Amino acid sequence: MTTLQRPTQNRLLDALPPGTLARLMPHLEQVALSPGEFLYDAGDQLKYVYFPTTGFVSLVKVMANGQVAEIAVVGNEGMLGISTFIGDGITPSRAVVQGEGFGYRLDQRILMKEFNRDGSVLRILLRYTQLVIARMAQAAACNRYHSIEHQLCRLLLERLDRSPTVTLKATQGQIATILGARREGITEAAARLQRAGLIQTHRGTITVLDRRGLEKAACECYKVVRSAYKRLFKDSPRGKRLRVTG
Amino acid sequence: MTTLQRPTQNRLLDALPPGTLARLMPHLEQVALSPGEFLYDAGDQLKYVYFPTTGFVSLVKVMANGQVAEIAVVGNEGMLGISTFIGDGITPSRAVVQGEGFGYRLDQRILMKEFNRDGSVLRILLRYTQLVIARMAQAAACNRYHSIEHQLCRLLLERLDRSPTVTLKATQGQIATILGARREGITEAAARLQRAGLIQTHRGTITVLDRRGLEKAACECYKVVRSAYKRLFKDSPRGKRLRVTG
DNA sequence: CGTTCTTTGTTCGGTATCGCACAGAAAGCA
DNA sequence: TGCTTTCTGTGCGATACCGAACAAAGAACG
Repeated sequence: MTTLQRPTQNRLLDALPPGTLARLMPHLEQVALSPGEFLYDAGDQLKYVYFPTTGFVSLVKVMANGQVAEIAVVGNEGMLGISTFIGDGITPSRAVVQGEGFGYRLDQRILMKEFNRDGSVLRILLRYTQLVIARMAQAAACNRYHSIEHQLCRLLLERLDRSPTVTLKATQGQIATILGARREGITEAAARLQRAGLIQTHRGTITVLDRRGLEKAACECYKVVRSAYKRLFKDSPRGKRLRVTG
Repeated sequence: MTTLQRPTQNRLLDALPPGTLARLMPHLEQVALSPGEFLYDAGDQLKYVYFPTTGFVSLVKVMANGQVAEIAVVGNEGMLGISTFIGDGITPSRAVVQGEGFGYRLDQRILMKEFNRDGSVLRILLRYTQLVIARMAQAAACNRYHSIEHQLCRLLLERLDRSPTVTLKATQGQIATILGARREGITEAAARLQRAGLIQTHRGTITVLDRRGLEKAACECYKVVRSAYKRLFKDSPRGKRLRVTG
């Protein structure tokens, strides 16, 4: 266990009231996040919740035949393990690390103590949950309407926002799996983006050259979700209590 | 305002502790749900939450160009207006009545008083929220992988579960809009299901003849979500407190 | 009753994506 | 170094779905 100085580098943790964060700190363990690692899988009873700092994690729905669909990406703006406080602690999805780095993990019992102690933690975590819901709703519509190329742009931007560098590590096959598409489809879409000068690809890495251009080439879903996240963190500077009632 | 006898015919209300329900009852107003009506639209500040009894309502995500994608269906097993307690009370989706009938509406301030009063209402409503999340995650994957015919079967079953009769009222065009597909695609899929003896269609009505057959023809998404709902109501008989911590 | 509108059925060409097969390039390893 | 594995690029036929156009049947309404 590592005792930490503020700030934690996780924006959700940093948004908690100072007293709460001080009580949680001794219990935050820094853990390495390695690409491909499952923080938890569908059906697991959660023991820990995770707050990424430099790494990021993909939340995916797993179908009966093993196919997956990404329903959210979580970086240092969020947490993993919502089911802990919103339900029975059994997660309906899989959390698979996408971006290498670090995060904090916290025993769910410690979190629940704070959750039940007063309303501030509850309000902040629920408010965050609303964002995850918004992201998932957007994913549903995006999967319905948008082309693979549009979705690839969105996916790259979402990862770029959560990555410390402009070079993302992922093979085209991995991206294809996440998007529920063919590997060849990703190859072709990536080639088009590269020809347009937006990205530079090379065996397992994608470097974003033109962020603005990518944003223009992406579907609306990226901006819609992004602005919702911005709103949350604008409305909730550190320690401010979030309004829940209307 | 109508004062009501128990049971309310809404399973979520009925799952509340007796004392809570008794306090809410004087504030529950019965309202008619007319197909096509918006209970609220994306961006609205919610004044009321709704508990359908005989009608049912579709929750849809609205894209910038007006296209919609269904992200959940809510009947007498659920409620509308989750944003009230989970976020800022501003809804990110549209609630449009699909099945004619009735429901209760409740001033959100009354609900929030109970929500903040003790943990039971909070726990039940959050547990329900977990289901909605599960439904949306499934919708995202379903939109990605499953054919229109599979999805049509799922859609019909979801509505059948929330309908008092086996005859559903919806034109093929309306269903196409909800599924984000072409009207012709629905016509063809419905014709195949009719030829297979599963349904009987006729100008704005679809009668389900063979529920078992429809279930076999539907994608897994129907059963996955359905069993999650069953679990919720099995685990939470009236008045029993839901466990939140692990 | 006839007119109009809605809903459904059908056709046809176009396109995005799929599934498969295979070749070449880059990296890993002995 | 040579062998093997992984990753990427490309081609090709099949398919599901789209978009538009149009006909016909059923309901609504004067």
